Amino acid sequence: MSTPAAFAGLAALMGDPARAAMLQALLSGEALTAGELARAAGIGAPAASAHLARLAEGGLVLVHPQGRHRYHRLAGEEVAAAIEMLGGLATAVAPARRWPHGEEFRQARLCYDHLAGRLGVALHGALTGRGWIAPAPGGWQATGAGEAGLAALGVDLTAARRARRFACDCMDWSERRAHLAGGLGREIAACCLRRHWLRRLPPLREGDPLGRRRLALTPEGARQLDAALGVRLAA
Amino acid sequence: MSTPAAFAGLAALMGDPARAAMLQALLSGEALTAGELARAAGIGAPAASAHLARLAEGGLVLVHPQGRHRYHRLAGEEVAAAIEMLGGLATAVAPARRWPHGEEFRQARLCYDHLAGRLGVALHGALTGRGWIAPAPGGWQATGAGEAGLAALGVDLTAARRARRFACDCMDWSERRAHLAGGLGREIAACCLRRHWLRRLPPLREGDPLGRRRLALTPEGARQLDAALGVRLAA
DNA sequence: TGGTCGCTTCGGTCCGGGGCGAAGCGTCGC
DNA sequence: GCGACGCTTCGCCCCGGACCGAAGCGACCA
Repeated sequence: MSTPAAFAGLAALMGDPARAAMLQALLSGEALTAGELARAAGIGAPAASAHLARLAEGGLVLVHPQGRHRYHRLAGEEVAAAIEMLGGLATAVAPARRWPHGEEFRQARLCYDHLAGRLGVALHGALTGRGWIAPAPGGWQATGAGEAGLAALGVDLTAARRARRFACDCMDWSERRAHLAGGLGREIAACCLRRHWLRRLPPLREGDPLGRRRLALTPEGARQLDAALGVRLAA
Repeated sequence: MSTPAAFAGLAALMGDPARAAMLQALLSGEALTAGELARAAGIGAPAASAHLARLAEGGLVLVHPQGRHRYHRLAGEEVAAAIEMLGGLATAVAPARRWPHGEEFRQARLCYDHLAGRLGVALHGALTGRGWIAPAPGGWQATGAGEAGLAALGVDLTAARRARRFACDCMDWSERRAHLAGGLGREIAACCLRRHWLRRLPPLREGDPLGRRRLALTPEGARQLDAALGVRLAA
């Protein structure tokens, strides 16, 4: 099929260390400039420009020129899901001794536009366990209880439904379990940030490709999520 | 983390056309000899040997020496799932005009040890829709009705439970939806083949990397799956 | 309207690694 | 036990592509 060649081309696109670092940095969901991505990848501007052109031509990133900056972001949720899953396989297959980013990174982080880490999989488990979401063709749908409960939390279900997929699974890289993606995943993350239940942490090091994804649960957030959903993360 | 480097290494491993063709061929779930894989990749024996050594060292394939042959198979279900998902992204991102393997390939095929294609996603939908399986931490569990129904079909649930994961989702490459993997997915596929509800089709061309995955539903299989689960594929 | 800045293009270098032929080695079959 | 076979190792060539410095181009600022 077109696939052996297309597959190899896509994998090769991800298979360069510099491009991989760029994609990892873009998993924060932000749109980053070519310069920021060059710093994240640890290469010069000309090399970064060439890499970004290839990523864009390959359909993995979208370019957004704005003044003298060129902003880049991942082309979509499926791209993010594939990167996250490949990262999971990499840690599964390689020794993967320690996590330079500490436990915080496994605890809570962004995966494109939704929540990942222990918090992400705990939320997924709580939503399914309490029957707030139920299996539907191609993903999940909200039940009656779920609509009420999510609305009470402040999740914008109307916005969530506007997404191409309302709710679907995304393989969690560190936990090797599914967390929730799709419009609902995005709106839950947005709600948690808007209500200051989660806050973004600054990168540990300047130019760290993964630093932009770091999140921390606030005391208020821990309280609210426990009360509403029984989500309780081990300290 | 270890990830930018490990991630890139893993992706680069998949990013060579010859290695990609080998991995695709191994998605049939069979263990293939180095020579068969060389033919599937369209390269000579020395090159194939080097590629397979790298795939094995990277943890993607396991080697099984047997006499003067060396059999290779995918290292596990997660490897298969990642390959399948990356293939899906490749078709999503590239034009992906026509399917040289025809509609049969989208209809039913093997994905490692379980069923994929329209049949695979239809089975997934039927099992969830009828409440035979229900969400559980890390995947799915069988309900009471599911245990009875599956046993009546002839699915070996005891064997299914011996797997590391009983049932989990695997992104379907052509349908862009989840189908069922894990021990249950494997046993369902085995049951369908054992009872001649499905039969393996010969490769269209000699040395076709994807040919080994082709399946066809028999009339008896269509009847049985419709009666038991309401699974009916459009002709 | 210069000057600075962000990014791209061009030119050139260099290295990794993918390919093959030939040879070596262990296994199977007559 | 000898040849055939499957696979690996070795030696070699060669090409793609990753990188940088320098230059070019457009956008913002004073």
